[in-house]
Amino acid sequence: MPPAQLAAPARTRGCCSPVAVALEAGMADQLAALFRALADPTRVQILHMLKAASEPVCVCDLTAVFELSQPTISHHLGKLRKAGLITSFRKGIWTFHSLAEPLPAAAGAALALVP
Amino acid sequence: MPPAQLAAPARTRGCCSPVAVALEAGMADQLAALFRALADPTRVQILHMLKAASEPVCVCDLTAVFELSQPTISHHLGKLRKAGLITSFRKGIWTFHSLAEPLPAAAGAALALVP
DNA sequence: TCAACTCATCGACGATGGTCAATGAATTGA
DNA sequence: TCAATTCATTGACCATCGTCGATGAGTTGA
Repeated sequence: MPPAQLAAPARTRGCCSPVAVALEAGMADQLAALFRALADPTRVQILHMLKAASEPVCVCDLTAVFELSQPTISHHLGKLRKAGLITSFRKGIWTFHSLAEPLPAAAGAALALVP
Repeated sequence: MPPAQLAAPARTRGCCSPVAVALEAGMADQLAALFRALADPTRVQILHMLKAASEPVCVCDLTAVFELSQPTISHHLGKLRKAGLITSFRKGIWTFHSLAEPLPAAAGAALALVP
């Protein structure tokens, strides 16, 4: 029998009482994917810079800031684009990136956490 | 010279103009670590359940819900604990988990995204 | 003391992710 | 047409992650 004191839930027959209602699997996957897109310091930095920039930023601006190879920057931008956080357009030689607009609701809230 | 039309930034000498001010590295790492803790569907589900629960939840309750082995659940709980999102205490045989309180500011905001 | 139970840790395995050098596609100016 | 530039893609490498079975630590009731 469970010693039902402290903050421990009162249980009639020890463990386990049916407690949990799971999220729909799709919802959990979707949220996890959003968080995974943000789960890298370089991508956090990129988003911070895009938030601060008044104009779209080109890849060369980013490669100038980070001590990372150009393919790596491109890789991170691809992940952010795939997650729906940024949009890109080409202008001659250059590719410019900016925050997606409008942002999906959850994405917008998550992005609010990036200074 | 850069064709400065459309939404493309006006550049005087092509690319690249100094644009970006990077976050302090520590800040970006910290945020990325928080997001990484949330970047798994199982952990999102666990947090959802802890938010919904009025009482601390024991591990056996979680192993009953997920089709995952007990060590795997324990592994995920360890990650959430290490990220400062949950706290755990032992009561006899059982270990109970609940959301950390108070939550670090960023963690609280991130958790608000989980239904 | 001992058997039963809950949970954490360990070791291993396959999958995923971050990184780079090399290459290719697209655009531009000459 | 051609050389130069920007950026994406490819292939490879190593680290990290999610998962499991096996084991160990701690608690309880007999």
